[in-house]
Amino acid sequence: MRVSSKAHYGLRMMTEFARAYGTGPLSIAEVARVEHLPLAYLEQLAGQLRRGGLVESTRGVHGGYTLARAPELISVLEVVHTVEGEVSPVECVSSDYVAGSCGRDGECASRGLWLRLKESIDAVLRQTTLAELIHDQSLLAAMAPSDPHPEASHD
Amino acid sequence: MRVSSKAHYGLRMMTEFARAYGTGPLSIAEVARVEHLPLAYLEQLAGQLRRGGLVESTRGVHGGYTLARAPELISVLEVVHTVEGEVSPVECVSSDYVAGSCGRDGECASRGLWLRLKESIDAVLRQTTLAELIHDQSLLAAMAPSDPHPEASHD
DNA sequence: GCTAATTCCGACCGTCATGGTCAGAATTAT
DNA sequence: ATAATTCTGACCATGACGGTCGGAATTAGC
Repeated sequence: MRVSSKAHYGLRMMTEFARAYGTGPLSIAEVARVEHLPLAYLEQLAGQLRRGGLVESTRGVHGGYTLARAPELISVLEVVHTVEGEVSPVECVSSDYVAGSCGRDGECASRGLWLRLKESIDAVLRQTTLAELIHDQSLLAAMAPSDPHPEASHD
Repeated sequence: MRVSSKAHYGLRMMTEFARAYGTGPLSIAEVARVEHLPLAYLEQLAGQLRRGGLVESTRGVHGGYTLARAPELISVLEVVHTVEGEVSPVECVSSDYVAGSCGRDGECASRGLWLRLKESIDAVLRQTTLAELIHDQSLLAAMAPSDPHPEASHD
């Protein structure tokens, strides 16, 4: 139940592109530098993002990548989707699930749970845009971290 | 972003234990039979569940496992936790995260997002108990599948 | 006490996704 | 021409995952 580094990296890269939005293309060399991520790997991810229609590329000397849309119009869900594929806790709740292939259809006690979980995850990712991400960052400094984990009380 | 089969299997096994709650111990051989899961693998999981305090075991001929608490008092979150460890989309939001080890502290744009995500996931899993799981199953038959996600006509 | 049914335990293993590298081709500004 | 880039495909090492195996310990029933 974790987000792959791939998705994480992809999001970080997109965040950089979002910051540079408006000011010409940003090269992945630059992204690699400021985010401390392996350049060769970012190249791969950038390819996926481009093919997914989230960024546009400019080749050659002053080339790089640009968001295909304004940061307000790109959700984290889209980013995760394009680099990691659909978010789905178990196969039977993914959209390409072939009905009946589970064999436990109908007698499955937990499918409802997984559907709820998927919906919940998608909701969080869908309602967060790149714009909010780079904006929240400014807020972070202002906000004092008060109640990070009220956990460890129930289980 | 998926639940491991391990967690899935663990939950299915716990569901069986929940069904058998009240009527003596249930052997994993039985669980393996009705859930069509590999017995040897279930043994491992059962061990984890026992060490995690979720079930109690009886050895010997009419042995097996029993829930340590009533099904209403065991959340899915607990089950997932004990077999899969903490649910955490990225390391920096897990409870054993050492502050500062990320190096991007303070300048990280997405930590807030991951915290929200983790909270959201935990909430769904925490508020679902084994009792609800086996109860919902009875509802499934009664309820006509009308609106719940017109995905693939589902199962 | 023997036997069969079980839990228990540790070791082992093949496969697969992941995270990452590399070499080189194509493109373009200077 | 050269240097900075994107682009592409191949390659690779590691680890987690899902699973097996052999055998020891325990206990009910005969």
